Amino acid sequence: MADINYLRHSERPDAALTEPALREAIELLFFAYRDFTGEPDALLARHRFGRAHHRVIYFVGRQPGITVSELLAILKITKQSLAPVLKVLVARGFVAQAMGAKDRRQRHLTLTEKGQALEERLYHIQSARIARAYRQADPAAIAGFRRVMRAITDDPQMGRGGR
Amino acid sequence: MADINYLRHSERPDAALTEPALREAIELLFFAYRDFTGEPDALLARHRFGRAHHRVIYFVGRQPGITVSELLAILKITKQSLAPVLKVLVARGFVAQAMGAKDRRQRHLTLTEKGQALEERLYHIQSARIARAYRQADPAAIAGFRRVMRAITDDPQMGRGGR
DNA sequence: TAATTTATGTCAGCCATGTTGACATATTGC
DNA sequence: GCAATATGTCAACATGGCTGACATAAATTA
Repeated sequence: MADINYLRHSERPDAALTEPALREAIELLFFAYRDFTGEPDALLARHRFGRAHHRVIYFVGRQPGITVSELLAILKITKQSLAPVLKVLVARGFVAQAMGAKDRRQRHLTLTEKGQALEERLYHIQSARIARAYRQADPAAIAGFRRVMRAITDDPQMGRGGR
Repeated sequence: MADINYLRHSERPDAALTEPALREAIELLFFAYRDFTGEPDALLARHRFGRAHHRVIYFVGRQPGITVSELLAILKITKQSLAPVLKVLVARGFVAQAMGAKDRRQRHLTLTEKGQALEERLYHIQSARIARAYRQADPAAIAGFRRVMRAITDDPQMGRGGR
């Protein structure tokens, strides 16, 4: 049963690659993500927004002027999924659309002041949780966290931010 | 704007608590979780199961004999949300229910052989991703990852496994 | 014993978030 | 002029959550 995961990096057994250790990591991802998204969800609900709106607000805030297709690529969802979310954000004045100067087919998205204000509140909630965790860890632990998280991710450059 | 996050742990400025560093962490969580769940989703879809079924299979597999209310507490969802998911898992022979010996109101859940087989395949997919990441990291980095992930989580003992 | 609490199940209605497929429109580039 | 591109839209559907209300059986408590 899943013995393949007991394969060694070098020749000696590696405690980090045992089934219990790997199951622990699987659970850490589940619980950390669940709790990480729980708090913002409450604020979003007060605006009748969901996690999908949060993601749009976040990435438009990070990359003002991002096009619709760039946003779709980051989120890895279909345009039909994005459409109603974006529509309500524009209709309610959180996101603004501007026609491209060079390519007039494109819609460049930016946050309005109202959108920025909400983004900041959401960022504040989530960054407080991260900051609390980082304060409990030394620099080496933080570096390890970053390294492992990047390695778990398919494309470690993550969207366009390219951090 | 979110200046509170610039608060220091000691007296000197801490590079880990700057806005760029905290935004990086937020994005690491988003992308790592997205990619982590992407692969199992494809296998689950072939059974017409979703992520909710995966979670039930996972935690029943981890704690055979778990009761319905214990499962609800781990997942933090309502019984009305769990009901249809559990129903189809039982109906299609992945999960078995047994009346409690001591308390006959309780339903103790276990995986059938079929359920175990699916759980193993799902575990294999996810553990392979973790193992790949862990192999790229030294023991200190892995320890740092675990420490930060626990600190991000509300209840670091995570469910009943109590790792 | 009687009353209450607990564990579970179920029904109804609602909402958010995703999907595929098909088609429309405007614009760009060859 | 034509094909490709960027975006938008409609329809139908599936999943996975939620609240509220109510039902049943079993355990616990008064």
